[in-house]
Amino acid sequence: MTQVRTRFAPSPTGYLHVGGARTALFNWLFARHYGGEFVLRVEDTDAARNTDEAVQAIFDGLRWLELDWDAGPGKDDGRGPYFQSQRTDLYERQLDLLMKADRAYVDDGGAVRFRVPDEPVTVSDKICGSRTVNLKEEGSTCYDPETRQNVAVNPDFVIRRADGSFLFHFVNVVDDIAMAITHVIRGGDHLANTPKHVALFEALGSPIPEFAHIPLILNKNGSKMSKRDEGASMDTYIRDGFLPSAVRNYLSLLGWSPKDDREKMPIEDIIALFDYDHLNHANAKFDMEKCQWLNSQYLADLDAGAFVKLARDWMASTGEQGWLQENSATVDAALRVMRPKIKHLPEIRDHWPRFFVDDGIDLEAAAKVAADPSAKLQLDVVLRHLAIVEHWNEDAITEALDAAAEELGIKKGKFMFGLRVLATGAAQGTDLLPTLAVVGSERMLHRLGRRLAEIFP
RNA sequence: GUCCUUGUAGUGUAGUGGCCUAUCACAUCUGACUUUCUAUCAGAAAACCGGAGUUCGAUUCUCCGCUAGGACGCCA
Repeated sequence: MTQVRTRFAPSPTGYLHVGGARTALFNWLFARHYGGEFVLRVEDTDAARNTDEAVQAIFDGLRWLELDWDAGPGKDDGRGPYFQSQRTDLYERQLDLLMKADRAYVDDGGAVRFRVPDEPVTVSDKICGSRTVNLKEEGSTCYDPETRQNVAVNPDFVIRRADGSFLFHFVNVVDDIAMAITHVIRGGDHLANTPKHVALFEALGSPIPEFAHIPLILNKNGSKMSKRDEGASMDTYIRDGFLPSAVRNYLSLLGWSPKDDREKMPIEDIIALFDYDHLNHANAKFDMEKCQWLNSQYLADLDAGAFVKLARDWMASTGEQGWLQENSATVDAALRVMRPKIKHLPEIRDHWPRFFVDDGIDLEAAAKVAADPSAKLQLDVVLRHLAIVEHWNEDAITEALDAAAEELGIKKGKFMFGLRVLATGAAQGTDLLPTLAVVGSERMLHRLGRRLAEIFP
């Protein structure tokens, strides 16, 4: 087999979509599996829609996922440049060839059209199977959404606009040839374009690469993912402090399966197993909860110090000032207590006030505490015992609570919920004892008294 | 409208012409543990889209239907 070359060929018209990132990932995995090369090519032929920010988003997303390209922007292997906007000379030459062979012509509007062959074109797709169509016949009608009818059109499709700029189908194929792409793995939305591409490959006298059209990624409800949908844009993962390895792992499971029961897998194992026969045909629905769960699994692999550093980096990246006003050692200690509960870093926002905000109570939680007629008395006793703790740490607090329980003649569990609500203002949260310890004696005692008075005026 | 693709629990999936009263995981519910919990551990509930056909036998193969998605641009 000749050297495997795959490519990711995004157009920089917006943000990097998870579907695009997943396409990049699959191409990368395939190349790595076969010891081939992964090429990044930026398809910026539509000047009106392309932006520099979008180019940056593509680079950022791929780098963040650690999908390194062997050839592409910043890494020319002699087949570049890798921006299509810089390759017009090549397109001109190839177009000349087609014109000379009478495979293309200028139409009445001044655009150049490819003369589609009036004979069957066979596309063989590694996932969707093979299909033969006659482009001349099939392309001769077009659906008009307004009249909701098919209207006759010229089956010869435009490959160059009247203004001289080139179109996707043409440049895509020319570049795949010039860049020696052997395997085209792309979203299933391109499947219907493929006969056109095959015809172009043939017209340009090139061998046809292997095609594999992978299923699309949809929302959990089956609708198409648009920018505002949760998880649709790669920058949200970066911004929310996901671990790249976790997201990469999750994305690899969307439309592909190792065929055993593993889900959390090191990238080396995924590379080793990745191949066509493990790819699915059906569209995948995106499940953010599972993505977060996988993230939590990767988070759990971190030691406490690494977690704290990660959390702190994320907090700094938010630019929020509130994080900075608390004692640094206390924050670190609090983060360690939060760690087992955190699936993804933004949840720190939920836990933060339970450590660092002294007033306010969740109304429902307060009502629940107030509903127990004996709660006031119990909590009074608990607070009295806590007030005399000398060395404020988990063990000492435990002793004080034991003593309070003994004095009251009840089990600790009876008042723990109330204590939680007083201490954190919330009904659920982190382990209570470490939370009490982390906040510190003076501050915690003050807070407990204050909230107790609030619940039982 | 035409063409294409798809269909296993809510979600991602495994699997097979009879070992399928169908795998694993997330989510859900329950219990246990613990002082609490959104942690942990244990358990439960939950699916082969429908109809014909082929077959001794179909979730598995074929056809039809339906569902969902895609394509049909001087977008990519």
